[in-house]
Amino acid sequence: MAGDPGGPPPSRGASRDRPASVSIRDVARAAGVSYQTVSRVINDSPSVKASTRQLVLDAIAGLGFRPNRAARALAGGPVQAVTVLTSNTRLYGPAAALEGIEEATRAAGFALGVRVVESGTPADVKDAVERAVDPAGALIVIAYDRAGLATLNAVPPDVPMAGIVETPPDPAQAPRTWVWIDDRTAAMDATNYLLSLGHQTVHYVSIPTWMETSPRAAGWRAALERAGVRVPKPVEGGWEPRSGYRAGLQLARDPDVTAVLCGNDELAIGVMRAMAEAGRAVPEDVSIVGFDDTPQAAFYTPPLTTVRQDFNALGRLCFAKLISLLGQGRQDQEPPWPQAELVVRQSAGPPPERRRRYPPRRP
Amino acid sequence: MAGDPGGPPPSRGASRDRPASVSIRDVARAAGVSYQTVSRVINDSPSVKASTRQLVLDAIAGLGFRPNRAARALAGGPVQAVTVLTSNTRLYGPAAALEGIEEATRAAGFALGVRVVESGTPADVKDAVERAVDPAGALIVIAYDRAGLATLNAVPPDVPMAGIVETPPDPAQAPRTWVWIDDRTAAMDATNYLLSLGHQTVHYVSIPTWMETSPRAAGWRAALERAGVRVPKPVEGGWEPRSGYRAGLQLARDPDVTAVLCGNDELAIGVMRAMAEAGRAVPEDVSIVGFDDTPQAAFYTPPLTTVRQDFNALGRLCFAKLISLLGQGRQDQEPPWPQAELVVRQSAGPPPERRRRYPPRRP
DNA sequence: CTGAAAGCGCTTACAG
DNA sequence: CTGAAAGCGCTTACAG
Repeated sequence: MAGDPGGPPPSRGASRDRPASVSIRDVARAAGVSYQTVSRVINDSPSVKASTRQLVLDAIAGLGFRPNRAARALAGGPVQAVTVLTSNTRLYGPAAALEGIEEATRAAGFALGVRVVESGTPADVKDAVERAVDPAGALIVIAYDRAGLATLNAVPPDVPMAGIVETPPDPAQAPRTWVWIDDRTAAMDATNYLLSLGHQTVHYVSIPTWMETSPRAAGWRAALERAGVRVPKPVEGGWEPRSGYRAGLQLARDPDVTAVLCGNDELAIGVMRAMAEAGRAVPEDVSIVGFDDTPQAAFYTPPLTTVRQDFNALGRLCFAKLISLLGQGRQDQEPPWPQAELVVRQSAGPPPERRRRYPPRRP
Repeated sequence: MAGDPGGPPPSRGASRDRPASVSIRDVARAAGVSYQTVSRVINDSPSVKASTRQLVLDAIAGLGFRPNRAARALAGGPVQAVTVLTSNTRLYGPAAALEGIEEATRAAGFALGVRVVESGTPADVKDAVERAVDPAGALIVIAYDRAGLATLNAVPPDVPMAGIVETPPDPAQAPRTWVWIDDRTAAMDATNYLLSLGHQTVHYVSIPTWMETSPRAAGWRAALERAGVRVPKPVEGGWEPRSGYRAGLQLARDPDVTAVLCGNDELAIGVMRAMAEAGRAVPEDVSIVGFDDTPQAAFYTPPLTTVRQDFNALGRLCFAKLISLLGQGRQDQEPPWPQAELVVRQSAGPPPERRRRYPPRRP
């Protein structure tokens, strides 16, 4: 019995005619109840008799009913959609965070939207926020750069939102929900590690300069100061390998440079390439340490010593916090905060002058 | 005049009370027209007097009105949302395609949803499709693996959809809209390039084995056969560096291996690492060529010779095709198909026995 | 060119 | 525990 054998086929042309989907009224009819009862069942209302619920559930399964998201949203149902606002979806940090958010939203039955903020200009930010704000949805803003931060500040206070940030903004000015990875200690560890290898000091290639006050830069600086060692001027990097390459070319010209900490792994690979072209061997002549531990880092030649940051876990945490904010989850169900951690591999070793006394780590 | 000074503040608690947003009725009142006229203006109906339109536009700007997506969708407005179904968001291919789709949807004013298909099992595929299919939205499926392909086949025929595929399925069986990059010729070029360097044959590390019939594998095989050269058994790789590393370890054991074509750049970096550990220099002892040209590829040491594929452009093209399918765009406005192209860098050179006659490309 | 009507599929109070 | 009512913000015919 596949319906009326006459009549036109259920055409779905180029435009407005939508396939007639099954509604709660259809389910109600099939189950012999009112459609309000169907609504209660699909919303897990406790006030439905078990036998009635089963009747409805059977009808839902039999008819292949799926609630219409638009209708639920319009009628004022609970928030079940999140839009991620980010200036980039492909760099490791935002991409991994997005992946974690996707996993968490999927598990929670939330829809996931994505919108890229083209730039930090007021017009772009305003446009992105206006388009992403939906009375039926919540927001996650990934704010690792200027555009992201501007976006964060442009979200109206009444919109439920959680932010993924490099370092928490002044809580007094904006009582919002944030998550971040505190990599200050790990940056100190990385710097101390290089110092312990015998380097006179450690140079730093930064992610975009306005972030010089980031925990990782702060940790680097603190470690040098604590060691009573010269603090070189940070070299301006960026996010991509090309920026690292340029910075590396500059650093390679200075024979005093024997150890470089990079703001991320993309930068590190660019620096390594520049060193190779300058005839400076890694780690024999100069040691390189990265930040993030991308999936490729362990397979660089030499394998990259770096600071692991679990952005996927950070994304999942962020969504959990948003759920709590929405009143749909409990704080004690939130996953633990991810910790940054130094991963020692082979791109760092003793400086050249100490190699005479200590044999290199690998032949 | 900021509204009623008494009354409770516009609280937005944890649950259902939404901020009272401005509706077309508010706009209508402000403009002194009926709300249907407002609807016509926001839908670019030609049958509105210019002066009336301006009145409405002014009111919209003044009130900061934004149409409610859920309501538009529910009332049967045009499709203005796309959901991308993919088994992965972080590998280079899907991530770059997603980036291109995002750019295109943003330009077109479409909302973008993302849903990951956990696996190719019928249950996962069914769940993903059911959740993503929305009467008010269209679908893009990224089908570079089993899970993606299974998803493609599970989408009901009446749902508007376009697919990003490795190679087009039999058009007779499914008259759908597909886009792909034909990399067969580029794979032949890459193989011929290695052969021209003097290698006896070229080994191949595959992306997951069921894709052995992919254009890139076919191009590799065809080039070898055309050259009348031995066709070695492909080594099973995967998508990630680790798989390439394993394959590389195996290949490194065979002294006859002097040239390796890899199914993607992630694989290539793994192979290069394995060669380094085995004491086989690249490109002096063994030449490596990748596929994709990821942003890092140019900065590997040595810089990777690879086949460039513009997945971002492919994503934009896919959305353009979807728009045409929806009757909202014209075919002659679609961007050109991206072409795969061999990018020669430094990871490939003559085989060892020829180095005596030809000097290496770099000292 | 513009207005009044009906309805999209749901949810939340409100009654029983 | 379950049903009848009202309405979310829009759009599409249908009238003028």
